[in-house]
Amino acid sequence: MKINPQKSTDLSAQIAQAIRDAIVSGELIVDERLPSEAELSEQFQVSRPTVREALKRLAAQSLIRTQRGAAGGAFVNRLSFPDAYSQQITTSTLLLSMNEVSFDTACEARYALERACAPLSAERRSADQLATMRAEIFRQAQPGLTDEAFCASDVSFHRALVDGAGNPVLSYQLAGAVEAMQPLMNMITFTARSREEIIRLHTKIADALENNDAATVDSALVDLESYTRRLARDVAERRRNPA
Amino acid sequence: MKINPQKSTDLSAQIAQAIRDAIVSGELIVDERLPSEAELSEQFQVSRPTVREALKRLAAQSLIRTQRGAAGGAFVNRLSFPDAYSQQITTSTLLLSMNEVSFDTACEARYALERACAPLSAERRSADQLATMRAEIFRQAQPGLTDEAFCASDVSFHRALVDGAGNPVLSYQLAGAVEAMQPLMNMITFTARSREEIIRLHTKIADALENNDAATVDSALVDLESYTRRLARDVAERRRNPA
DNA sequence: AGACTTTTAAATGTCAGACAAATAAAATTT
DNA sequence: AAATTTTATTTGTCTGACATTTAAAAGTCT
Repeated sequence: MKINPQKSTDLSAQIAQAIRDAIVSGELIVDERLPSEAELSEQFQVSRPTVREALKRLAAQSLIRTQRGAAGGAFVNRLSFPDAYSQQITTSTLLLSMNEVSFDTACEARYALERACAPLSAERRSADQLATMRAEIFRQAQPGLTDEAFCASDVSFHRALVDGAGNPVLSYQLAGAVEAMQPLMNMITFTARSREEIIRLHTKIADALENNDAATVDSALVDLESYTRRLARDVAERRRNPA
Repeated sequence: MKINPQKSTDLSAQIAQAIRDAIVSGELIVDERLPSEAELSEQFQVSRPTVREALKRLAAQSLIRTQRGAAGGAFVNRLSFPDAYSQQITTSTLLLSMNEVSFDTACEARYALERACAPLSAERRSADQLATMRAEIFRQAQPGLTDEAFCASDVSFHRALVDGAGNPVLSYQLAGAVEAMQPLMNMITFTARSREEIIRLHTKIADALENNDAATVDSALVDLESYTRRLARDVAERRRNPA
């Protein structure tokens, strides 16, 4: 881990990479304490501010946590699922917002992944998750709801569906796909009629999950995807040609 | 973006969050230049090292890039797909290695997601991607191959399958699921017979993709999943009870 | 006037040394 | 023995300086 030749890149980036490698390779294990900043600056032959910049880089990725005081220092952090979730969501959201990904492409990816969860969810969903989905459907039917709140509820509904699969790795992977769609969805104005149709499909999904009927869940998701894409197309059309 | 009250957390973390929010919300747009470090330290009323720590945090997430020199500074970075890929892979790998996720759980997630790509890939895969898969199958059949190299080739094969869907968002999401499995797979020792079976299924997948036969791809993936899980179970069994 | 070279200024990268604040362990007192 | 005080360690922050890179401005020559 100590090596650090005279490369052209930032020293802090090199040091961060060296420590990162040590963590990923298992040379440094969870909850192990790193040497103090003073010791690291000695080891790497750089100043303390440079070491600190390296440590902040690692902290930004939740790879370490720091603690002040006598027995303090930097410790290898156990990457928790919630941490991984939020990183995943931030990354996915930025990726979509900065790269001119078409609505269709994002939508296709999202529903393809979600359909992958459907059979597992139909088999394993808990009563609690089902109740969450029913509650979100109820909320979606409220008249005064803003489009943003409708979309947020939509996300919660689908999160519950995904979590129903009872596979945390799957939930983590899908967090990005589902949540990152929200900003794109927010750009769609939902008429009363379009909400009705979405709620109808959501209800169909919830009912099918209750009956452990994977095939019906799948077909409802297919319908929901094509309906969502149609809505987005109409909105785009109306913007180009506001007749 | 300027606000920054007297909270208890690190100043550099607060400043990083403020700038991050400005980027995510669109207040700062791609390629826009941030104020210089001196100006930022003025704005936030902190010292330059503190500002620098904040900027390094953002750089670690690929949210900004910095450039030295007269017209240099920190610029909002367009998060590229390759950047997002590698972050995704690092995060997923650490998540699996640090959280005692069972092989079955990870495997289930991976194949569920991969099966989601299969129909799209059967429809759209390019000749090039098919050729990549054939080449990897050929490599897997070489006698002298180490287990690590076999697994690496396995990853490349499945990456090509996923990329065949022609949906970059899907490829990005799957990158983590497929690559993060490799360290787990590396722990399995492949006998000649087990390699043969995997190669047989890979060939079946490639053939089916060539014929745009989604159903056969799906069934081969199901077989591959159950076979992989069986292998892992056997290895675990043999470790517990090395008869 | 135009092309080339030199200078300059602005910005990040790095360093050194200092003090503040938090915190656990050791030393002291009750 | 328990409570309190002291001490040492470590991160958090600041100040000020110098090095390095780089683009633009200024200057020079043909």
